[in-house]
Amino acid sequence: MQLNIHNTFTGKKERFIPRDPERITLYACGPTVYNYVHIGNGRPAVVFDVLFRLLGAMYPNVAYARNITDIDDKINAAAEDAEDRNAAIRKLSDYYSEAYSTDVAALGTLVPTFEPRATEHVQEIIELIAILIDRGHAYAAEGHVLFNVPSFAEYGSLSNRSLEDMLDGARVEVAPYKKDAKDFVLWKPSSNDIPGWDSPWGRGRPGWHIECSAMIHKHLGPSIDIHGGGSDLIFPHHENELAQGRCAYENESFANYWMHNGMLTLGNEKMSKSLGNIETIRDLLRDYQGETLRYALLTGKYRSPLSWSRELVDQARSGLDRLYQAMLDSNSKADLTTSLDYSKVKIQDVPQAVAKALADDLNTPQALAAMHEMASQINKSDKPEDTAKLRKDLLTSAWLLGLLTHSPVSWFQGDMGKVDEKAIQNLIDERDQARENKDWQRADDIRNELLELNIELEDSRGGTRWKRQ
RNA sequence: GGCUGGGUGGCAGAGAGGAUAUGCAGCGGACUGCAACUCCGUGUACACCGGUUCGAAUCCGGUCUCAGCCUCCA
Repeated sequence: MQLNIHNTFTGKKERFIPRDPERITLYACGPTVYNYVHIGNGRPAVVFDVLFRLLGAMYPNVAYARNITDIDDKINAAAEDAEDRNAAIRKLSDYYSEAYSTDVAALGTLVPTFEPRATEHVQEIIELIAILIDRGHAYAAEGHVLFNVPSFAEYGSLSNRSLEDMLDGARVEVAPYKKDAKDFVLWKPSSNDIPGWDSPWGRGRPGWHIECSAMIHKHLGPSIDIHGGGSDLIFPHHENELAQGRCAYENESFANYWMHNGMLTLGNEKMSKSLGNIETIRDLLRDYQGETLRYALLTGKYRSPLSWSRELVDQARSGLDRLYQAMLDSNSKADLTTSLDYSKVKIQDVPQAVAKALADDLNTPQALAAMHEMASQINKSDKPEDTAKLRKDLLTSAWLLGLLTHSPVSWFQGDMGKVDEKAIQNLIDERDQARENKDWQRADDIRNELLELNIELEDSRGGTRWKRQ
């Protein structure tokens, strides 16, 4: 199976050739933690999780790092009024960092190999800055350390912009200590009430981009296979990371493939914290299962913008229900197998249609289409051996997408909120009795009564089943 | 203004020179006591205008238009 991925660096879809097939290295940018994350933040988590799963099925060893940026002026600002500001900042970033992991886990993402945090890598950051200064790519000035952009001739190659272009309408702050307007901060001084670390340049904290370069180097190496993140990070974040990495470690490519997911839009506008048009994962989880949200995120190709709406999620729910329904209807042996039981699946054991779709730059909509095809076949199949094969195909496919992680019964009956299963079963029994007596009135009354409680009945061959609506 | 990437049926969304994408919703039918589930059938879809071609939604040119980045953002 040949994996092809779209590389932002070249602007082309390219054949993926690992640096070392024995150890694939993948890094994805996580959030800055000062708030609950919104579903837009969930997209890269899910997209690169699918990639992690796919690579895991193709190669023996995949090292995947997804960072948390917990040093940032926005975090500091969020704790502005606290009495002990330092403590408040720490508490805040710990809390939201934990919330992020929880929310993103609800979307069915596997735990990455590494989840590095900036605060735990300040030493590495300082070392990296020192190297950059040594090599003449950075300089200290007034308690700051700045990366000197003109010192790196290839600056702009990732985001495909020239230094001249950037000057037009440039909105960068031109501080007096900058040698060049485009120079960006690697280190800046901290007052005592906000987090700071001792360094050769005084007590301070790292700038925004340097933490990623340092954490990549520490956990994955001077060069990695794939670096991912949202398309809004291409410039300046990734451009700067690239510059830092390349300048610090000569003859290293830093990242061979850059992948960027498109933005979620809400009402024809990018979902973003600053615009305020967001839906937090936490809020959505009140109304939907995490897996439904995940399915919704996967209905579009990761590179394209995806217009988010409750309608989209409702459609996702219906589509996912269909897959579970096929699993439910075809389950004659009370089989409790879910996709989780196929976590060790190899790519050659995944149905071709799905493997090919995913290997083609993560074409998840096409993979989902192939899965629906399997569901249709399951529904039509009357040979037990065919059904068993198709069920397995569907579940192995689902593993790569991170779907069908529940048993069909628990999916439909759910554990969201309390229901009295016993009472439901009693009513079903009573209705069955009524039906036997051809007391259709009573039978329908019971069905309607349950419907009031959002319980839907299905009279299948194997008896009456109930589902939450 | 510069750089990206788009405009596909009621909705979401693949595909990419000649096939039915797929799902949701709708309609008709089968199944059912009636439903639900499932199955079968069903839609003059490819922004606009030119061009290339035997043939274009798919290639080329132009027009209009939308989004993203150029500032913190996934």
